[in-house]
Parts: sequence; structure tokens; C-alpha cells
Amino acid sequence: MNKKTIQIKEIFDPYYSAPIEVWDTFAKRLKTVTFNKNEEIKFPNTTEKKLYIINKGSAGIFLWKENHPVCIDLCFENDFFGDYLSLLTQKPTPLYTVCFEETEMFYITFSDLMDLFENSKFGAKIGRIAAESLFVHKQSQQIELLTQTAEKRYKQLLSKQPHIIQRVPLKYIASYLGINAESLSRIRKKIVK
Amino acid sequence: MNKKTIQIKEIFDPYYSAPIEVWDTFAKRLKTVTFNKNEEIKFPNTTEKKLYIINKGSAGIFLWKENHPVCIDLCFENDFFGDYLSLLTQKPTPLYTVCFEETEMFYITFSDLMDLFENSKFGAKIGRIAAESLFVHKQSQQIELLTQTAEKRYKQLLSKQPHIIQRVPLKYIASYLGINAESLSRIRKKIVK
DNA sequence: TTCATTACTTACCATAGGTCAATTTTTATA
DNA sequence: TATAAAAATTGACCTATGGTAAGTAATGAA
Repeated sequence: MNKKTIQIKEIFDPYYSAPIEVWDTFAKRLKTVTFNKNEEIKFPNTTEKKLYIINKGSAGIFLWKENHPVCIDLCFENDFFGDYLSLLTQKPTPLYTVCFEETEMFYITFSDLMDLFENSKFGAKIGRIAAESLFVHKQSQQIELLTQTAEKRYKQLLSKQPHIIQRVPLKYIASYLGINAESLSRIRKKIVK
Repeated sequence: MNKKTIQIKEIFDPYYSAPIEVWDTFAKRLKTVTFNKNEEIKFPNTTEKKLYIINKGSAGIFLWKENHPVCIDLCFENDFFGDYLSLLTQKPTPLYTVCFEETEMFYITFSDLMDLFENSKFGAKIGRIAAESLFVHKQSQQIELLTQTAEKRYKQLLSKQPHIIQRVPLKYIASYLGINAESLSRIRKKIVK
């Protein structure tokens, strides 16, 4: 069994156990692509054609708000990545995606994904499980925004991704937390004290 | 074709067109239940056993934060309703659900839902589409929290649900917007001026 | 209908975070 | 490795929202 298959199985295992053959079928559809640091993968007002899984590196999902970028997701190894809203609707959205480092991703095209969803029982199930896990993730982001201060959210982010500071520019981390770069700077200063 | 079937078809139609027979099969699994005003449907730290669709009335999904409730979703006619996180994982969560008015809902039990997902091709697809639409909804809530002031979010909510003020207590609307009741009161005062 | 309870509003001051401008630090590139 | 550009920090000041306490209005149970 190849490396990609094993990796895919490990990503899905917490959500859904299937025979390794299922993951192998899925993994065979995945192609590999590498992006440069700061490379834009999807541009605003375009339609997403691929679903990505990050193998090595990190990337963000953004939208432009007046005069600055707002990051709605920070993605790392084994995370799904892409503008799912656009992928699912196959319509352009204002969202754009960028990687923060040189990043290797696996991807499946929209048509391959739909073929998988439509023509295999496991595919349909994988699609549902994946969408459910994305929902759960978004709901927890919403709850954090509604119930925690920026300082607490920053500390939580650090504990989940200890090396995030070395990997992702602070200005993007700030926008992900819902604050501006200056405010994050003050929070960081306060914490080290 | 009965009323419930037609209604279910109308709810799903924007996302997915299927023959009416498919919706009929689904609708046949749905039971009907009525809750009193302010009745709690699911309690904190319990496991959700049902997926609801609101037929008439309104309800909210909450969690308790220190000394006050936080509303993470306000649901109205034709909305899905329930603690999906708990439903999907079949584990207890801190979330609880309450209805604001006398409310009639359709519901399908977890076991019937899984049976539908596992044993019918359309069922699997409906499950995916439903999860996707929940994800899209949560993502738009996150974007609103990250990019708009409470005042703008309040105005948007009013334009989407013009009668919300008559149907949902302001304190819950405030917590949904991420502010306290006093702040919403100030915003409302400012707007009428 | 009355009374108690809950919801909503107001006013006060406190605080988290925003804005702008200047400065320092880091990074990218010639 | 020098230089320019970008990122991060800092300070001064401002604004939206929070916390508390009090008052008023609406609601529900007897």
C-alpha cells in the first residue's frame, strides 16, 4: 500500500473506518502539486475547481475587507484546504487562497470528486463525513468568536499550533482572530510580561 | 403527494433536485412534534437523538457561558434544527436547544437517519448536501462575525427576519450577535434616531 | 386583575480593541 | 552583503462594547 493511501486513511480514521481498499481507491484519484511561498492558489471571484489536502506546509483562506485581508481559516498538514463554498456551488466567490510556505498538497478535481460521490457507496459516505467535519470545525470557530476574547483565542491557537508564529505572518493570525495587527502586537507584549 | 413531501422537496430543491418519490420516501420517515413556548428540547451534556426541521415557529441553539446563555443559531420555518455536533458524533455536548414560540417540527431519529444514509443512494446524497449546507451557513456566520460590527449584523438579521423582534427575546438576539443585551439596546436606540 | 417575575432600557464608568503615525525589525532581492 | 520593501511594534488617542446598577415595561401565574 503506498504512502498516500496510508496518509489518507489516517486523516479519515478519526471520522470513519473503512477497508484500506476504499482509501486506496480514493488516494489513486489524488494528484500532487507544490506551491511556492506566498503563492495564490485561487483568486477572488473565481470558481474553485479542486479540493486540496495539505501534505507539507501551510496555507490560508481569505477574503478582502475594505483595505485589508481577513483570514477565515489557517490550514496545516492533513487539513482539507480550498474554497469549499465555491467548490460545492461551482460558482465564483470573493474568497481567495494563499500558501504561507512552500507547500505540497494533494488534490482531487471537482469532476473526479463528483464522480466519486455519485458512483461509489463509500464515496458518497466520504463526502458526507468530510462535509460534516467541515461543519463541526466552522461551528467551533463561531463559538470561539462568540465566547472568547482575542487574547484567549490567540493562546488557544498557539497551543494547537505551537510553531504557527514561525510559519504564518502575524498580520494574518491577527485577522483570523478578528483583530488588527497592532492589537495582536499588544496582546503578545502583555503575554510575555 | 402529501403536504409534508411537497414541503421537504421545496426545502431541498435549492440544493438538489430529485424525483418526488425520493422526497416522499424521506418525508415518510418524518414524525411531527409540537413544543410549547420556551420549552427546552435538548438539555446541556446530553446526546442529540433527532434531526429536526421547523415547520411552524422558531427555536434557538445555545450554550452557557459563565453566567449567561449564548445563542449560536436562530432557526425559523424550513430550517434544520438541533445539536448536529452531538447528533453526528452521538456524544453529549454542552449545547442545548429551546423554542421561542409554540413550535411544530418534523423530526427523524438518528437511527432512521443513519439507515437512510447507509441504505439508499439518495439518502447518502441528501446527507452530504445537508451537511454541506450547514457548513456554508456556519462559514457565513463566521465571516459576518469577523468582518461586521454588531450594529451591521443586527440590521442584516432584521432584513432577513423582519418579524424577529416580535418572535425572539432581544437578549437572545444580542447573544447571537456577540454582544450583551444592554449594548443591543443602545444600538436599537441609535438606529431609531 | 393583581402581583411577581422577567425583559428591556438607561446611565455611568471601565476596557478591549481600532486608527493613525512613527519607528524598529525582518525579509527579499539586487 | 547592501538596500529597499514589508512586517511588526510602539505610542497617543478614539470608539464600540462590557459591567454594574437602577429604573421602566411587559409578561405570566394566581
